[in-house]
Amino acid sequence: MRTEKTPVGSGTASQPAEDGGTEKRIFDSALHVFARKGQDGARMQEIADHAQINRALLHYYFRSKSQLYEAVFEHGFNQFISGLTPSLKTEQRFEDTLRVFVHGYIDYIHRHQEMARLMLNECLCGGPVLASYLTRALGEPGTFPGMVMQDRLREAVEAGEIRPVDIEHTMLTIVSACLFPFVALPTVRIFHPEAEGDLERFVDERKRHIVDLLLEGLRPSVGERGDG
Amino acid sequence: MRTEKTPVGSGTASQPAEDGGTEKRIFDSALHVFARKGQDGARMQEIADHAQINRALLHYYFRSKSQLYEAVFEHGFNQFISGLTPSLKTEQRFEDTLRVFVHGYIDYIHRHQEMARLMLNECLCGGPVLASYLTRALGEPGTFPGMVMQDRLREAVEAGEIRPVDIEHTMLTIVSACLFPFVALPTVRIFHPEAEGDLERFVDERKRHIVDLLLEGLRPSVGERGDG
DNA sequence: AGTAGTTTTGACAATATTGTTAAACTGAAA
DNA sequence: TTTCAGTTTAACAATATTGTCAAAACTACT
Repeated sequence: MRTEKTPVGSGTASQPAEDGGTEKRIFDSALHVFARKGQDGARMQEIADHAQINRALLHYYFRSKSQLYEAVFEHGFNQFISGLTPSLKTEQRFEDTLRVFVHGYIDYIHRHQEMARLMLNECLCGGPVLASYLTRALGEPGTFPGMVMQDRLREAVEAGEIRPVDIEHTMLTIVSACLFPFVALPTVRIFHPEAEGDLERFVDERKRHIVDLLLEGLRPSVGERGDG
Repeated sequence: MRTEKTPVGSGTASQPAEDGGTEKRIFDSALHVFARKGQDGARMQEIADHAQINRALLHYYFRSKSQLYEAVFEHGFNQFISGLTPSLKTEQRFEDTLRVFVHGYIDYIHRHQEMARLMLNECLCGGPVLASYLTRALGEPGTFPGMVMQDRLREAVEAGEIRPVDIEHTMLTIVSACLFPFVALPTVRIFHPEAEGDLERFVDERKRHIVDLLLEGLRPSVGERGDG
């Protein structure tokens, strides 16, 4: 019988785990399709084809389309939170905090491009799922990477480490500069052909460029410096 | 009979034009829904409901879903090209060119948020439509705003007006900083509550912040200045 | 081999979605 | 009023999509 024994999308298949695990293959394929088409545009058949399995298995492991979507989204979201935040708190100088944030953020996005696109897709369609997760994460202080960075930015302004810029807008610019090029990669490639072959180098250049531009742009002008 | 007399999505309805024109209402509603759900996720019924008309009228005016999508996309794309490019060529100083570009770009996006989201959606799903239009526009020199700005950026580096930064990455950062906050508005509002009530002010702040940060970040350091 | 458990499959029902059609409607000109 | 072209509507057909089921296939263990 196909009752709710092991598989509920919870993440633990019992015996199988053959070539990569049926559940994982479903999960990855779902991410692939959801990231491109969104929750409504995605077709269960397309996900099944991409995973090279029978469509009924999607329902066997994840009940319904919406539960599959939620499972994929939740996993990626938590992974994002847990993967980036810790490293931010260890740095002392603002310059290092910024570098760690930009590098970590870009690394994550680079390694999880589809998850980033999925989140942006959520965003485009009003983002009820994203909004609820985001609100919850923001409720627990210190868990959300962006908030840690933003607080550090504020301290740096108060300490005179950087110019007295608008904190929120600066934070928004940092996130935009890191995130956008990757979610828009298909288009970016048209303008930026060298990203095609050697994405690794593009990533490194991107990190260096952003940190460099921001440090220059935020450097206190002579006369409004606070300390040393 | 419903042969291809007037309506083919070409943009000219004959007599009606009652409260806003049936065709225009379809067009606007299609943009609204396509921008959120994408071409595949959008439902004709949802578009018809939003326009408060019978679903069959969508087919009467635009034949099929794909032709409706293409019509919406093409209109917005051309509007974008023609609306921004001319003003870029009149400015002399780099600082002014940058300001005109950022202001014009943000103004356009602000006034056509849904079109911006539609384009990004195209981007997320591989962007075959966007890619073809973009390639065509890039083929005709001087028509595409981003290219004019990028050329001006290069000249400024060569003239020593700004630091010798990576042109493509800088251009990408400018576009990211202008575009991303608006396509991601639903999420941005969570972080940036003041954008809710007074979007106009947020827009102005955003313009000022970007131009300011870039001009500071690109200013030649003492000793590497070229002229005056 | 036999058994009990899970996994996988093909077929099915129910519903959703697109696109078409003929007929009803409208408003102005003959 | 009648006529005519364009517009709108409801109903229809064809297909697509989701979700379910029972049976088959597989696995580990006896």
